[in-house]
Amino acid sequence: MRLKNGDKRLRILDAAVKVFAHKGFFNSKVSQIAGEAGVAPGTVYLYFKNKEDLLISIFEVRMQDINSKFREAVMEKEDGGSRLECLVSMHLAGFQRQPDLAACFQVELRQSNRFMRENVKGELQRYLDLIREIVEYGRGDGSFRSELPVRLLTHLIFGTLDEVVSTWVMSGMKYNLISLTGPLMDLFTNGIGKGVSAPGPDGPVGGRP
Amino acid sequence: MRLKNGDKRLRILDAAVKVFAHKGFFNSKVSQIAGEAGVAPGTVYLYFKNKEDLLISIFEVRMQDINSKFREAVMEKEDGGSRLECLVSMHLAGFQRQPDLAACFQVELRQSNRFMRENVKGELQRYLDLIREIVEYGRGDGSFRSELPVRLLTHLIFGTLDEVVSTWVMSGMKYNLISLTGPLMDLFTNGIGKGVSAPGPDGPVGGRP
Amino acid sequence: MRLKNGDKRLRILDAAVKVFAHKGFFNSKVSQIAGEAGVAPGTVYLYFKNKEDLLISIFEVRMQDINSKFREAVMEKEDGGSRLECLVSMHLAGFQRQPDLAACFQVELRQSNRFMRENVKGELQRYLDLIREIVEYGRGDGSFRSELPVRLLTHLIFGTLDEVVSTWVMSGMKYNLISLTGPLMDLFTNGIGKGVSAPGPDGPVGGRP
Amino acid sequence: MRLKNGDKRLRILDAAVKVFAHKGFFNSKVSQIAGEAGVAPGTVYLYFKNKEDLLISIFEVRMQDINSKFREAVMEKEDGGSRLECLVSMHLAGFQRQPDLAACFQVELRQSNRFMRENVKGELQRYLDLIREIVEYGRGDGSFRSELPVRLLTHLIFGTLDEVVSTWVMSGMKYNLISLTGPLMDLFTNGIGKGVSAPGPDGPVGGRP
DNA sequence: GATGAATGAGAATTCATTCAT
DNA sequence: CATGAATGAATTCTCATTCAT
Repeated sequence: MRLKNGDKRLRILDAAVKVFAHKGFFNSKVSQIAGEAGVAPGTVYLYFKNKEDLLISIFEVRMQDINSKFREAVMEKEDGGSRLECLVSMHLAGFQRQPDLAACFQVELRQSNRFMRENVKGELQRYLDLIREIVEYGRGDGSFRSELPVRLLTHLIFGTLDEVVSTWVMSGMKYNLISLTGPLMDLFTNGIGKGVSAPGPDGPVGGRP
Repeated sequence: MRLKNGDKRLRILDAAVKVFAHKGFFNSKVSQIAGEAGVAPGTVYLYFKNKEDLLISIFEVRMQDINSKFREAVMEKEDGGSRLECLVSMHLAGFQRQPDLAACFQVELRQSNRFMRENVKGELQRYLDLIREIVEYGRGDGSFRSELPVRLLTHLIFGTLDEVVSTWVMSGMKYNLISLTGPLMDLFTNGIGKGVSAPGPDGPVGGRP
Repeated sequence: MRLKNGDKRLRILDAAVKVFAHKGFFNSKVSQIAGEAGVAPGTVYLYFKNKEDLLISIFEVRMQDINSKFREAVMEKEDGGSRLECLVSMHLAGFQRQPDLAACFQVELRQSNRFMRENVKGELQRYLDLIREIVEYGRGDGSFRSELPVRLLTHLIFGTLDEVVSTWVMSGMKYNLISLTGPLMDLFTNGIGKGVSAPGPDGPVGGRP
Repeated sequence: MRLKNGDKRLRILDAAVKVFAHKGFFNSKVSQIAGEAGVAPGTVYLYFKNKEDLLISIFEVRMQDINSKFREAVMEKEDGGSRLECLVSMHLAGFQRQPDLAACFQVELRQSNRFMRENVKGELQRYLDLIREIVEYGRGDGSFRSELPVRLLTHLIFGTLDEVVSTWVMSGMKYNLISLTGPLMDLFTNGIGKGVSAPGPDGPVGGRP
């Protein structure tokens, strides 16, 4: 019984991901989502406060999952560099595997005033925290420069990933996102300046068609 | 006299920037914008096809201006590094000086399906082109590493700037955006790896409150 | 219970007949019709696509009824003359009994582009078919001249009835429409030429005030 | 100078006939008519009170012309039968020659509340008077039966012509309207009953394709 | 007279949400 | 818990008309 409810809640959530991704948040009708989930419109309101809550719940539920999985995987790595690479590749792979979710996260979610303004600190902050921890860890173990401005660096990493995924979504998801891991790591690690450090193993490759 | 039309169009555009920034796109009423501009509601439709066109026009008109000004300023610099720093500092300073415009660009504009989906390639692409040209120029003059993946790097730079400004906007614009120029340039230039290159002159400073 | 829907749909339809007749199609507000029917404005759109659909539905629903009833009554008559007279008298009596419906049919309906242009062939055509069948039947049983151009005659009969009812509506429905049956039948039967046939039983009487 | 004005007024009127016929009254924009006439929107209001006045003026101006021409032609005929035939053939030929005008008269004009309700007695009444005079003249000279109900007969004739033309307009004006003159005269003259009178010279022919 | 930019009143329609069953 | 028919608030956009030039 308890599962049945969870089941229905999840079915609605999955339906919403699909409909939001294909129609856009403001063009999606609640009745359409209900139909896709195989329930009556009114039933949606037994599980979610309103349409926006549905959108934000998608973020929270999926992000929670991402946070646990990513943290677990990241922590298994020994040094800062590997940890960062682990995060970058999981970030890119995760979205490549779930295009509807990517569309929701990168496009639709931004159309929610509540999300954009209140920023629903919770799970997103936990993700940023994970990045920050990786950076600090890497500083500690000597992988990264010690004088790095952590908060700013976090933005650089997250901002770049976010921008890269957004661009991929908006370009029609036509190219291989995962293959950008290596080049990105190179940039993160070595910067664009003419330092002496060697490029990453993948070499500097652009993944676009 | 000849300017009257342009004047009215601009007045409506300025009013829209203000209202959109304070109320959000979907909560802004066209009649409100008209009132703020000192014209009748119907007049808005003499100059703009609809409410969304108004939002997108804000982007196009202002972005056009930005593109010319930035390009001109950037081109005066000698080397790639200075050019990039010029762009970064103008980007941050520009938004810090016009908070309403920043809110429109970073938050409201993303709520337009047309903008997010069709991406209104024009002026935004020209901005990305400018970044790309800077990178290529820097590669040519020896400022930057020669094997850089240009397209990806463009995303890194733009994505980071965009994320940094978005975060500033959504945090309430409380801290000094311009002061992030130095640290960002350091990151861009040297990466996070333990290369031999020296940090930027500003030193690694976080600008948050 | 099962009738509730039909009931509500019919209540809206009846309300529309009344409001359209009194205010005219373009001056009637949907909310007014909803109020008259005792439902919310939005409810009208559960049953009808839009305001015009409401108008055309009036025609279709009522005309369907008319077509069945008239056909049944007509078919009970033996000869062509009686059948024609039956149709004429029912046509006139029907409108005299339902002045609001008459106003809708003769005046408001013509204000619908969709009705005037697409002519909603369905039920009107069935009415014209009935007239044509009567004429053909009368030709067969020797009531009418055998060389009659059927299609044209159909227009003469329908056109005359339509014009007579329209004139009655637009004059304020002040005189007795039914009493025109006899004179009309006389004209239809004998024409205006100086044939030898005797006038109808009612004699040649005009019913106007 | 006086002609110039008349010229401009007429140009607007002609433009309105064309636009109304092609777009329908309610879908025609005053600015469109102005454009078609080569004047500014405001100019229309120097010559006509409003959009509806434009439509009704079309009727009045053109009808005035029709009334004079028809009366003159009809009066040249000797007997009632010839007079009626003259009117019928001119009515059909007139509309066949000016399809845009036919569309205005038969379809658009009916969409004017003022026309349908107030019925703009003037010129239409003069047309009905002409028909009545023909009937009365025919009664006097022995062409028609003497006991005819004149008013009703007028409706029969006008109603039939009107319906015949309306049907032609709404069917796409594909067949020859003028060729219906003979058959119609036969019906008017001899009715549909099996009287002894001979059919008209044209014989009973339907003009449809 | 002519213009055409500006006006602003006005209503159809949508769809998230509710609640009686 | 589930339903889905009914609600009704709320806002864009149109376009006939005006009037300063």
